[in-house]
Amino acid sequence: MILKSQVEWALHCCAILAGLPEGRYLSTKALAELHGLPKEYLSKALQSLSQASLVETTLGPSGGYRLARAPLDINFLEIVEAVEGKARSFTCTNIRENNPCRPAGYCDSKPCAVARIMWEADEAWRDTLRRVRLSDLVGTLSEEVPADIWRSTFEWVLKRAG
Amino acid sequence: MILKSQVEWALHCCAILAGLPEGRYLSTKALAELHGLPKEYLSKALQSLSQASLVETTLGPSGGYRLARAPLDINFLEIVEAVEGKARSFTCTNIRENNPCRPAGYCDSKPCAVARIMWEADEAWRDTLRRVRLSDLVGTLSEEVPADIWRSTFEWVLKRAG
DNA sequence: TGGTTTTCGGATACGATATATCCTTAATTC
DNA sequence: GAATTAAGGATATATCGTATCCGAAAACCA
Repeated sequence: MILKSQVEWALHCCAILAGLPEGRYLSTKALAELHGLPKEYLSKALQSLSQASLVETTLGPSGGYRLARAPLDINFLEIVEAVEGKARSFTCTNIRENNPCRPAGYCDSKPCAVARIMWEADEAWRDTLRRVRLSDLVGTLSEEVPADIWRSTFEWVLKRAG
Repeated sequence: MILKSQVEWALHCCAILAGLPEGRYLSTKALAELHGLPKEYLSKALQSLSQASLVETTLGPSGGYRLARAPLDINFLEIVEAVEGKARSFTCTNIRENNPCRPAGYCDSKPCAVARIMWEADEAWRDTLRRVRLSDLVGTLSEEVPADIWRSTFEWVLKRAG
């Protein structure tokens, strides 16, 4: 059970976009260069964010991506689900149905007890991610990343932001 | 991020083994038949449980599997990790290192803030599974499964248990 | 107007991993 | 000695993640 690498990419890209001044856009090219990622493939992750309405885009030179909402109003789960999908990690294939002792056509009222427990764990995972805002990440990064690197990074970004 | 179907199989198999009388074993063949699963492949899942010391085995006719510990002393996480592995669902590939603004050879003291949050969610998932005992599952099943099916299933099982 | 840059979506290829089967070996039972 | 079982290796197939390429449409600029 491994998350796509695009999840990591999307989270880091959103953290960068969160530091972008109002009204400006950052291109896939810049984001790929900044993180050392394949531009074409990173593009797919950004498209997922766009389809989830987490980011807005504009075309042409000086085009690119910006957040659609304030970092305070975006949580981790939204970003993760945008690229990873909303499907639960555990899928119940109802193998109880194959029990030769069950009358044919017997239908359970409740979902399988095993599935309910696995889904509960899944929900705990989602809850944790839902509770973390993008602004929390930015806050942590701005504290932990050395000030000079933090500053020069955003100078680098602004030089490329349309 | 999808769990292997073997996780579902292992959990259901453990629930059956939990109902086995002291000192008796149930074969892969019986477990596969009971759940409508491919015997050869289910065998791999059971081998994983065996390697994790969750079940004990014996060879020959009347051989098979039985729980190595009481259902009260086995939790969901142990079973899930036995077949799925203990690796975290999020792996940090340190794409921050590729930031062209970072001095070469710069080494972070802490793991990436993004990774820490994702790992926290992972831990919440594991915590939930750790808190559920196999005996809890058996308790729920014995309440929810219609009494006649429950009984005939274990008659079926005992007829095949060595 | 025309050329450049951008996002977007489709098509395609490659690799890793989950799924599944087969076979051999060794241990156990009868 | 014959039958049955778990264990583990080898192999095949399918699915999915990873990655690249291309064309279309939109936006910017000279």
